[in-house]
Amino acid sequence: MRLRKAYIPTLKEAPADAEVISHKLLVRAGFLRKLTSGVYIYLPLAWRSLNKIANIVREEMDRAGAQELHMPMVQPSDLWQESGRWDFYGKELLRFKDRHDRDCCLGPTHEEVITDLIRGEVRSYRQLPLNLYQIQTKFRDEIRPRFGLLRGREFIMKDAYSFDCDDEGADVSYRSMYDAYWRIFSRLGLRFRAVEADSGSIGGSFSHEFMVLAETGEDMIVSCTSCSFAANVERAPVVWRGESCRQQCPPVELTATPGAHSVAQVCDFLGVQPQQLIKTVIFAVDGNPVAVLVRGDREVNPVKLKNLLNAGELAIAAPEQVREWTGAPVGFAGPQGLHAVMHVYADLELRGGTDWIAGANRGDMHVLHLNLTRDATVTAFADLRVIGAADPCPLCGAEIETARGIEVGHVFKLGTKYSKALNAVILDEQGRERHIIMGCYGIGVSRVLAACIEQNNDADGIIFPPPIAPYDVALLNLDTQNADLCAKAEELYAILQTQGLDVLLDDREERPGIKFKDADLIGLPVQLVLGGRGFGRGMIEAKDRRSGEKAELPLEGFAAAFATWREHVLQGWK
RNA sequence: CGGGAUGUAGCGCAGUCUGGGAGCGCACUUGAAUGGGGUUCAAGGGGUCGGAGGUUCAAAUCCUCUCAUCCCGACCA
Repeated sequence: MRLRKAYIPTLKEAPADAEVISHKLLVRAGFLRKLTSGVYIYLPLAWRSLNKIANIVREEMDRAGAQELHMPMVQPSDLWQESGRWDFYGKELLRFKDRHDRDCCLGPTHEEVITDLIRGEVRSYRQLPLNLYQIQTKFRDEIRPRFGLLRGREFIMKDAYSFDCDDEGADVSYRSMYDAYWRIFSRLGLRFRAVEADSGSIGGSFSHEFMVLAETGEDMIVSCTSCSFAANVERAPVVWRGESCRQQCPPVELTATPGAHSVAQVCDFLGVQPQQLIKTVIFAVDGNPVAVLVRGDREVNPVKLKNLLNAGELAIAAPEQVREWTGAPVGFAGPQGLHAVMHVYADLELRGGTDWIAGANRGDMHVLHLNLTRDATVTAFADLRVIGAADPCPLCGAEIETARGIEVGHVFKLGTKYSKALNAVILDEQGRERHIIMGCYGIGVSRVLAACIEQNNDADGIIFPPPIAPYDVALLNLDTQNADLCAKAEELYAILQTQGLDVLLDDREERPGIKFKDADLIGLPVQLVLGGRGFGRGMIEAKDRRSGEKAELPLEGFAAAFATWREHVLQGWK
């Protein structure tokens, strides 16, 4: 592509609404323009990169035995009613009516459609296993879209669905996708981790997330410094080391704590440490009150609570609800007497202590010397808190470390959730009817592009990993007034293309500085600089965008010299 | 949905408090010089000041409504 003809609108300044680096650079480098909140136009450069990503995904999915198809984006409500998700999915599902007043939605995911397809066609175990996938635009009406392509409302996703007749087969399918994902993200040149994850609203029994490591990631992940354990903090179990409880504890005593409704305020007021407190958090679980107790310096993990209670909707109770249920304003709830109005769940860790300080269920009052077993009734003890950096690895007990990640892939073992809801059955070898065992597997293709840039950039712009760069080589003709130089540029342009490379030739009548800046901003892995200086000596400059390393290559025998140099650059990425 | 803010040329912004010429930088067009890291000079083109209504002799500016966008929060008591 000749830059003179290309639509690559680069900008000196980033738009004011861009916050994260990938968003700023994608806009500045001429990849992306916003249409409306969370909805973007992919310009030619972005589209080339996205296609390269998609093709790598395709190759590995095909290699894993999956078959590509393409499903509709507009879906009827009936299927969603049938699966139960029409009511359950929430406002992220964009709903509308067609001219006949029929309820429709834009597909945020395709379990319903694919299951409907399969139940109508597949009758025998002989037709399984099957794995079908598509690469398609999805729409999720996110509560707050932000960070450009990292959390858009409209985005490109690869979604795959596997169908097996038994659990063993489903496990094989799952493993095969897990391995394919590993290959995909490795080939894309990303630094990533695969972690155990919660299965969320998609449902199902087991899942892994593939996380690109980046400071701007919205997810926290933990991993063991010694063994293979790695998980999203949402899911990471906390082991209770079972320290014995101190038996001595004076009688409960009321104490005034005016205005102290946070752990920090209570600690300041009483001159105590957060570890001596019990934090009582009131949740509304499907409309009913539930209390969760954790140590004052810990955080409740709502995902664990949701799973423990097998709950649908779960939220922190509103202030009015807290007042109604506990009789006290927010900040003064405590375990005493709560069991009369709600279930009380306590984190395992609270078993290991006594003589607690807790809310008194009265405004501006706390209690001292609380002994949970003596002074309150706990429905159950369970692992309910968020893992912390000081906690040991739940598998081997070694030290753990935390990191931020961007979720770019997710594999789920769904089990029979959708095949039961939509009655997708087959006949097994014995002629018995069985529900199909399903799995689903997603990759955020457009998010991969942004995540990759979050991970690979510097002050000058993007640094593209070679596999997903929109072009392989930037060829800069520094002086378009010089006919000899232009002829040489064209010659090199042709040579590179015969080597199978995608080349972006800067043939604009611009000053060299502009060409250098734009080349760095767009971030193609290799730059070739053809200018008067080197040309006079029969040389051309090559620059590795990642390392900044430069070399002079001879124009005589250029093809071979360049191939060697480029190989050297590619090695740097390994 | 709660809180905060912003909408003025393609992009970044000033002007709004205190009403009276619609401006600056970049980008764009033309010309000249320059020619290896966003060069310089000159001359230009481009805006219903987000929209509607109101107050006023007069509104980007004041008032009301509305639309849009962004930030923070919407789990930690």
